[in-house]
Amino acid sequence: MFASVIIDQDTKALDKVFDYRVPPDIKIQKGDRVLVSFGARMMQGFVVDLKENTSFDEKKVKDIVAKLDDEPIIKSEMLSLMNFMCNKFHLRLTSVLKLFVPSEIREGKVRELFIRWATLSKNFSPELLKNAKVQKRIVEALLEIPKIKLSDLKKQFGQSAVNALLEKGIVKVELERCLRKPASIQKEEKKVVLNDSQKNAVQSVGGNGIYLLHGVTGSGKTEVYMNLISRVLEKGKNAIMLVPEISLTPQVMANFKSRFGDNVAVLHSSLSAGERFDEWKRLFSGEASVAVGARSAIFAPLDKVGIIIIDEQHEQSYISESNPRYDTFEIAKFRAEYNNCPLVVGSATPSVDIYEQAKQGKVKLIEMPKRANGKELPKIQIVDMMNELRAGNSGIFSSQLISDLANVVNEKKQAMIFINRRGFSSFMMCRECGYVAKCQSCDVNLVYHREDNRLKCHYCGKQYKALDRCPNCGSDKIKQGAVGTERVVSELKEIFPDVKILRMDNDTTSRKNGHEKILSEFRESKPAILVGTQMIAKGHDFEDVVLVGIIDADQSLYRGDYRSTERCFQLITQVSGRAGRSKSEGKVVLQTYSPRHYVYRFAANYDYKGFFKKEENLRKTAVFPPFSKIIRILFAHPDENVVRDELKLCYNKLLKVREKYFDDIIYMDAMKSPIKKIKNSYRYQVVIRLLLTNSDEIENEIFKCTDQNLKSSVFFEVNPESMS
DNA sequence: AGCACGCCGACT
DNA sequence: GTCGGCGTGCTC
Repeated sequence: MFASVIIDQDTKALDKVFDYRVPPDIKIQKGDRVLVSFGARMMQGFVVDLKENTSFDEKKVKDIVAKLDDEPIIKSEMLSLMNFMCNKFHLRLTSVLKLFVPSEIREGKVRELFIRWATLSKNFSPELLKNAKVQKRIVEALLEIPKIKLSDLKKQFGQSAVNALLEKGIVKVELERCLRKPASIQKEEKKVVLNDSQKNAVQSVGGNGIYLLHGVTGSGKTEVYMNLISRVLEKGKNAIMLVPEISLTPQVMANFKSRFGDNVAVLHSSLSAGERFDEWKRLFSGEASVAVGARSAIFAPLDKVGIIIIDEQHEQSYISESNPRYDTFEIAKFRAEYNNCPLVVGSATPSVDIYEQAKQGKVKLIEMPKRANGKELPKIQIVDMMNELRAGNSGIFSSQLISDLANVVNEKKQAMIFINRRGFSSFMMCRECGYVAKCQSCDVNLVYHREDNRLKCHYCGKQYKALDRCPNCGSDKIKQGAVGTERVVSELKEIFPDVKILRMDNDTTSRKNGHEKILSEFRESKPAILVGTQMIAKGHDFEDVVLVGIIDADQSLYRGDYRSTERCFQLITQVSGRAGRSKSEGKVVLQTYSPRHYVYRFAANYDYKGFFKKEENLRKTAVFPPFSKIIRILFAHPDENVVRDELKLCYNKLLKVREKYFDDIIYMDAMKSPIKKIKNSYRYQVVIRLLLTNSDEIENEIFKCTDQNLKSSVFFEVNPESMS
């Protein structure tokens, strides 16, 4: 018997299986973690296949040295999923492996934690302790409390006396397995009676298939999820629930903990190694049956999966942008099909892509159009910043926003100011007429690159010189770059010197529990204004927030990306959802330099369908996804000449593919990546846009052009979230 | 990733 | 003449 083993070392050169002989005295199953002799060293590997014959020279095949666990670490579903992922996302087996087996287990550094309890053994004779005063006191203590932690005993009475008792056999040690439980906020379980649309949603999910739960913010989707999961648990099956970033959504976690108790295991990036190890083990062994977590929780080692739920489906964080690049949704689809169970994705603002699939009937659509508490969604007022300029106000805040803020302060309520500052690149725009530079052949906005002071199109690579004068109206008031949270805070402090103003962004939350500190301070202060980036847009319920200000909404709109309008719509809807969560009516002030852009019209009316229709049309006309496929191949290497040469090599091969599929490939070009150097590696890329006909076949041919011995690291992406 | 093999420069 | 530089290639 031979075993195909992958070596646990993530390198291009080791991305293949190595055959080993299975010695007769070791029982090996697929998925086992094994020790093998590899070259001159001992290595850890994983058995991915068992077979009678090997194609390798049998004289050179070595034996497996040892099996490292009692049972296979990688379950058979996961083995198939590994293969699926390698093909689908063009990844190495060795990189994918890391996702399935947490490093805590692969590296064996973390062990199960045991509490050592000291107890009295039954047949001890107290007269042995005549002269040992300390030992006597220990025995007395144990007579009173029969189980004391060994470490406490040693701390209290000293190590030598305790050890003496252990040696004499008077005191014994009992081991109890102890789990490191991730902390979460406590919450009482409140009984919630589902309203009609929630009931309808729960009932609509049945059998297998993909369901899109489109429900406005506050429509009570979490309750629906919990009911679906309960139903699955009753049948003795398990559930996976994904949320975008768990540290930003402590409420969801608290809800699940109070509803399902220890049945829930959490998996996310800010767990300690010990916590992650224990939570993973609990899922692996079946002690916990609900996995809740960020995208990596899709790899939860659960069998008998009865439902998979992805909350906030549109969130970018479901797409991994580094190391093994993958799309969580595709993996969820695979697992749902494998387990023959439903996959439910929910959002108030579904991605254009998934809504299109729903429209085509590939995904079943469930609508929840009303808020659960019956409250209206907050009114969104669009403020034309161009008018403000003409009226002589060139500041950050419109007069409308200032006066609304003043009202909030007077009424001792709270407000949130949302500012959309991200990325290195930004667009260029005329402050007089609102003109934004666009690419002539792609119909996307150009991105400003500071290093060479040029405007570039991220889709075709065409370059333009940076604007110093508006080509439309001749003004020299060209605006570029973003307003930072810091500046917003300092200006607010000048206007409202006595009001508590808090800032929340990457800089202020980097410390552990950084979010929680700021949020609880905000919760306690009234009146108060919270200024923040994307972070404040998520999940927190603040009853007294009656006003939300969106500064410079355009920032997300002109990012040189076909998805930027979609993101802008999502952002506005999500941020607006923060206002008026309870008693008071909420209001949103949305500041923009492009008030007539369709995205604001639809967003202000919460008209998702209208927005979708418009966007769908535009993408169809411009042939962008979901009506085409964009492939980006990124090459990176510390030596710029190496990347350039290797890119050239691949590009020449790609030219032949384009010739072959001339009608299907709309566009193809090679260029420097917008961020041309990261961590001392130079980055070049090829961007290809193709029609959907034969696209899988073409994708594979394209991949083959890059699948050769190259020094550069190559990343292959389909419809990338960002081009940087 | 490691480690060996291998082919060119400066040293006892 | 040899010691050692790290480029290339292999590990079942």
